[in-house]
Amino acid sequence: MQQAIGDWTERFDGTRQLPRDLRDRLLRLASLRRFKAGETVFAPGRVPNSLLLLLEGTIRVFQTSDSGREIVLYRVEAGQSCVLTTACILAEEAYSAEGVAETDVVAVALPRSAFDRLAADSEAFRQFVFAAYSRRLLDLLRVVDDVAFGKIDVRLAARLVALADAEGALNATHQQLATELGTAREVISRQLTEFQRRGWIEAARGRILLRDVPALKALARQK
Amino acid sequence: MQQAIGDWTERFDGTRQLPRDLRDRLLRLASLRRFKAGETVFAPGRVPNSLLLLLEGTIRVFQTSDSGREIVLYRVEAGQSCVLTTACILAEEAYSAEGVAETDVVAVALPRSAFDRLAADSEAFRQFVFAAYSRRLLDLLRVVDDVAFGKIDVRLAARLVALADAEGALNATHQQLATELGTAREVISRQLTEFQRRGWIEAARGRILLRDVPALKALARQK
DNA sequence: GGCGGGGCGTGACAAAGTCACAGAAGCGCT
DNA sequence: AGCGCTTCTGTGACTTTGTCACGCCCCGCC
Repeated sequence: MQQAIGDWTERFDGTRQLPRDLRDRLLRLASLRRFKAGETVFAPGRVPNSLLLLLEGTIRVFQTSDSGREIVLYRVEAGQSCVLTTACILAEEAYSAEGVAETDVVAVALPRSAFDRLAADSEAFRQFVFAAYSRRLLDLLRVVDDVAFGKIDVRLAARLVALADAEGALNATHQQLATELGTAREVISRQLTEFQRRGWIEAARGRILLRDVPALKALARQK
Repeated sequence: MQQAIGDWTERFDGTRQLPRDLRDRLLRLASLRRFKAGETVFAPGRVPNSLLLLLEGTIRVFQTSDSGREIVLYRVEAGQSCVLTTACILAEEAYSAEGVAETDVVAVALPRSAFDRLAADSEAFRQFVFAAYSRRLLDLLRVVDDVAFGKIDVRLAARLVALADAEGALNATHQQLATELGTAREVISRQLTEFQRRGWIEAARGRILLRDVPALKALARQK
């Protein structure tokens, strides 16, 4: 982890196409930041005054309600930027979402001034930023749709498939899955019991094995 | 309605501060668009290739589920821009929300190329655009929060207060209110019956009178 | 006056969320 | 191994919300 990152401008659509001089400027202006898994990257009150560009790892962005329940809004993956924060930075408004590193994270922090300069100088960069915004907006629209109109068995099936690794396994407690979908643990427990009864999954403490991915996918496609 | 709009660049934070030459360029490049109340401004498949800046009226933006239920995401008011569309235009991605004119609407349409040029030339304009994004993101976060964690009596009370005019009256059917909150008509009917039993409102066909706004506001503040 | 359609009320039921509690599984410690 | 603690999971009873089916009422229109 200690090795140099090198020319990270190579890794983003929005920076790869920039002329050499802009890229060099970026390399000078941006600083490297690392977060350990579980660390909070941003939260209400803790405003990082810069745009984060993820090089490695993923950040889970979620919202917490007053009553303590949570819901995952989206994940920021390597090669993407964390625009939600940016939006609120640039608008100097309070936001209510929180981001934690889901794995160890390496990111580039681009200070606000540099961000603005780049936005002025490069159409490619503007494209990149707007595309990122667009993506998040669409993510949020999806969340609204799911929460407002989706059935939880369908949503849970989809999430299980999405979170599982190549072997069809995932480490997650019922509570964590409840947080993913913004529901209560008991609801997840009951659904998982039902899935297990049907032989679709095999549950262990904090771990779930998908036994019938096609069946889960079929359910997930519904509605 | 036929009179000239004049220098509309005066009306937006993002354009008011621009130098005279840029503003003149804007006035040349942008075109005036009008929509009648009820008309669809944008919808999946009908992508206006420009940024809309609202001069008069309001646009209701909502999402429709496959099953036909709807939910209002936010409203675009005069002086604001319709960035959700923009995001999707710029990213060239499909979006799933729809916008209809809630009143007669007068707007300025700024073509994509002009938008981009302006974004390059003016920091004030960039600020404006990002602030608009930020606002919508926050609106959507609010919707997610409400839908995922809010109780409908609270949400309905809040919406009644928000939609009522100065006299505490609003014209809306139960179905329309259901659409506001993304729920079913029967749910609204029952809640309204309860509100009426408590003497908080008075209901007529397609019309509701708020009799005890403080009580409604108190309920709305909860949670 | 009769007719038709949108708006509204209601009962019965299904799905989801809440509350309370109990048992099981891991984990550290001796 | 045994103990005690915490966390995770299962379950029953109940509330809230959403769904379905139906019937009535109001109002405009022929």
